[in-house]
Amino acid sequence: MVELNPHPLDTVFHALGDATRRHMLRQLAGGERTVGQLAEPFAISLAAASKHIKVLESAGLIRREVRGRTHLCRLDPGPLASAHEWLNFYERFWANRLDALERLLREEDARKPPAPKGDDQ
Amino acid sequence: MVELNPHPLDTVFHALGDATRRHMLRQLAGGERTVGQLAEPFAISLAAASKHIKVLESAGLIRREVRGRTHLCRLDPGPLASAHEWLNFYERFWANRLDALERLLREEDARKPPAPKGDDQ
DNA sequence: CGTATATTCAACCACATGGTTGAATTAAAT
DNA sequence: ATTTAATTCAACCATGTGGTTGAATATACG
Repeated sequence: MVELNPHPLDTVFHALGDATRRHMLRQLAGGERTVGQLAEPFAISLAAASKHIKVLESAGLIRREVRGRTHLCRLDPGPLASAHEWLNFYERFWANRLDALERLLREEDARKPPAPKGDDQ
Repeated sequence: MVELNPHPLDTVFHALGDATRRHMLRQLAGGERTVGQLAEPFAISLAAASKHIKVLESAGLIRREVRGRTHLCRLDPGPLASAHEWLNFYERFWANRLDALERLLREEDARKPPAPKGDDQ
């Protein structure tokens, strides 16, 4: 689709929909990184990494400071907060589910001592 | 990229990266909806809507119950919880920022009545 | 039965995406 | 002034995406 005025969340979620870019964000959670440093863990060309970084940048997820011949990137958490906020709306759904499980377990617990390890996802 | 074994978050975030699909999820937050009902608000063909729904479905975000000739869709919040969880890791960044702002404001407040507008971001 | 309804399927199209390579740009180092 | 290093640019390619249309597939209705 030729989306003239894409919703910010479009670009943010799209940027997050790629493992390479999510990994880069994790790196940036540890502090500033150069393009080369961000590219280093991946078996892709620098040009490809540069494109990923541009995607993150135009989603507003990172800022770039050109410092001499290297580009310093740092995380901008704002859009992540927006995405988190958006998802927050649905919290009641999984919260409900967990509440129900919790209630169930509490009942079980009051009845008989050891409950088997429950797991989901 | 030909991604053989894509990370679940890839498909989830990708599914969320489209306003039409996010809108459909919001509809489903109100309860079960048929394919036709989900498609109705949009100026796209039923086939296109059907594809969107399939994207949501294969991201695990919705379940489908074929009931006669209509397909009933309902929200599955699990993957949303995963995405939320993933974003949660970064919470400290925007939380820190807010904490810092808050601290700053409190200090300013205690010192002199009207503070000049500080801005960042 | 025949017809209307709900949905998918298949083929197609324009454009986006993620990758490549090689050349260009810019700045630091010798 | 040359060379080396960090990064982008441009062109290209294969595949994915979101849309269309028209036919196919079920299922309900009279």
